[in-house]
This record gives sequence, C-alpha cells and structure tokens, in this order.
Amino acid sequence: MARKQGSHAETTGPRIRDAALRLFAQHGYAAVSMRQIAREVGVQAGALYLYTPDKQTLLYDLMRAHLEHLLGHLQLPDAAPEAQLEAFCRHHIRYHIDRPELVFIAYMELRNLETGNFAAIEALRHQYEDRLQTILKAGQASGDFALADSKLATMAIIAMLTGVNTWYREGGRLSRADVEAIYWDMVRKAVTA
Amino acid sequence: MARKQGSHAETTGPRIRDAALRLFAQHGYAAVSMRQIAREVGVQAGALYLYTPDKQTLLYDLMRAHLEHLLGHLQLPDAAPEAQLEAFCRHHIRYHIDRPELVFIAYMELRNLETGNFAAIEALRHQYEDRLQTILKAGQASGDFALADSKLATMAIIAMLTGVNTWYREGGRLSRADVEAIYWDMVRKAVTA
DNA sequence: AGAGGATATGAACAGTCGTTCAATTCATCT
DNA sequence: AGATGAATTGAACGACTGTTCATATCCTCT
Repeated sequence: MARKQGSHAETTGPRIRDAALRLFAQHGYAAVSMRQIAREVGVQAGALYLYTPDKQTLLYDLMRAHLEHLLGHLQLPDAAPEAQLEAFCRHHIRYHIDRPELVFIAYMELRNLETGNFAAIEALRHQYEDRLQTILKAGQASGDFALADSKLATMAIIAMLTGVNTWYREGGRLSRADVEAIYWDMVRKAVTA
Repeated sequence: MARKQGSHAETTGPRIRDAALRLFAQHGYAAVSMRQIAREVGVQAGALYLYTPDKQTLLYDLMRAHLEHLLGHLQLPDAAPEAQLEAFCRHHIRYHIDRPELVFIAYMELRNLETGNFAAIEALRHQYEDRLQTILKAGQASGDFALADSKLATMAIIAMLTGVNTWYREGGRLSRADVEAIYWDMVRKAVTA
C-alpha cells in the first residue's frame, strides 16, 4: 500500500514545515507529535522522514531560517545614528508583525534545542543584537544618545519591540504604520540625550 | 514496601513544587515527566498524587501563586503619576529578578493550561496590566505624560521590564539597584511629556 | 502493646512517543 | 510494454507517558 494520488514531492516538504511551524507555535515543540504533523499534512508519520532526519532538525531548520532571514533583510541606511535606529526599529516591528509564529518559536523553543543547535541559533541572535548595539554606541559617541549602558539599552529596546507580538492582531484598532510610529516615538525619547 | 525513613509530609509538598518549578522552567512543562519530578524529590511517581490531583494542577498552582503574589505585593504610593510609575517599575524589576523561574513559567507555559485555568491566569495578568495602565492614564490626564496610546505604552513598558530576565544574572556586571535605575530612567524618558 | 491514619512504594494500565523499514504504488523514461 | 526510482504506506520496535491502587511501612495516640 502506498500513495493514493500522484507525486507531491515538491509540495510535501514545505507543507510539513508549515504544519510544524503552526503546531509548534500553538502547542509547543514537546507537546506536538510527529503523527500530529503528519495528519495535518495528510500523510503517514513515516513519510516525514523523507524530508527531515528527525523532529529536532525540523525545529532547528525553522529557527535558523527565521534568524537568517531576519538578519539578511536588515538594511540600515548610511546615515546618522538616529535614522539608523529608526530603520532598525521599524524593520524589527514590521518583521515581527508579519511572522508572529516564527518569532514565537524562535524565542520559546530555545530550550528544546540540542546543544550544538542551540549554540548556532544563539550566535545568530547575538549577531542581530550586535547590529543594534553598534548603532547605540555610535549615537553615544556622537552625543545624539544618552544611555547609561548600551548593552542594557539594546536588550531593553529589543524586548520592548518584540513584545508587540503579545498583543498585536491583524485588523485591530491600530494599523501597522501606527504601531511602528508609536513604538519608534517611545524608543526615540528613551534614548535621546 | 514503603517508606524507608520517617515521615516527610510537611516537606514533601513544597519540595515537589520546587522541583516542578525548576524542571518546568528548564525543559518546559510538556517535556517534563512526573517521574522526573519524583526522582528530583527522591520519591516514587505515585507519591506525587498525594500532593497534587494531577500534573496540570501542579502547573496551574505555580502560576496562580506567582501572579497572586505579584499583585499582592504591589504597593503604590498615594502620589503623583510619575512617582507611582517609578514604584511600579522598580517593583516589577525587583520581583522579576528575584523569581526568574516563576516569571518564565508564567509566560511560557500559558498555552499548556487547560481552558478554565488559562482564563483564571489571564484575568490575574490583566489585573496587573490594568494597574499600570491606570497610572499612565492619570499621567496623561495631568499632563505629566505624553503618550500616543496608553494601552500600547502599557504593553511596551511591561515587555521592556520583563525582558530583564533574558540577560540579568546574579553577580554580574550590574547590581540590582543599577538595573532598576537604568530601566526606570529609560521608562521615564519614554513617557514624559 | 496495639490500633489507626498518614505517607510511600512499586507494579500495573492503556495509550502515545520518535523512528525504522519492507512492501507497495505511481510517474516517468526507454 | 517494461524497467527504474522516487514517494508513500502501515506495521512494528522498545521506550516512555500520566495515573491508579493494593500493599507496606512508620508515626502518633491511646
């Protein structure tokens, strides 16, 4: 007994990642079984292993793709620190609003990564944080920003911006442009001299 | 076969909650088995059920106790909005620094609560958020604060402050008083007119 | 000394877990 | 038409899951 329909090799892979993403975000990595993912895709559990070596890699690939995409799309203008910071904030919020499930997983499931995978993801995360801290330090040096501690300010800003995903829902009271503007205003005031 | 030593009724209960707290925080609720918790306490799995009706209640009780404690200890001075906001921020940071594992669980394991338990926890969380939003609205009314949106500012401030637990480690570069002061400075600037 | 209750054990239950693999089906190519 | 190989099934593996319960032990009270 095998396939009931034609071949689906090109679509099954992405559909597995989509289902895993959705289910991991909803119930958590540990609470989701390979059989649940398979059912969602409309396939038997064994078939998943044609597309991923194991469950752990399924999680790791989702997280790595997310962080590489986040880093790759961060384009900062060759401008003053304040303009760079604005670009960073708007990029961060926009990206997070567009991919709530990926963002959620990348933060929540860190502890379910095996040692080597965890280190790789953490390295990417630090790269991203460093981009922000570099901006803040430049602003300190130029006198544009007044910060007691650039590392702490980095973490505070990222936490604040990422928090948008705890409440923002598409079609709500505020548009994405509103949200960007309001958050940027608070960040600007918090760091400005 | 049964107990090897004397009775431990008064200590076993708390030790189970401690072990559950630590293990849930480290590996996640779904990834921790009752047998792991029992092993940590030095007891067989069956004995856990003398102290909790089931695993779910173990989680729920931890989260409820945490939020009730957080709310119960929030004493705001009868003063101007800025002084109230400072008290709120310092309380929040202090509380979070002191109980990183409880805070972590209360946020991360929301999705593992059954419907009724989830609603109860969410109600407590909203109560806490409302305390902050009330301060912010008062500041808006008095002209002390300049906020585009008090609800959004509430969420932004809480996210920023809670983020302290992603990086703060006891005995690190900054003292708890330093951290409180730096965060409060950023919040004050972000909301001030 | 003996009874009674609180505390704990350890085996058992039925179910689920991630993963493997021989067998099977289908599309494509010759 | 027949062969090839990719795609998939479904059964099976041993291990582990939360929970229950008869049984056993120890402390306390009489």
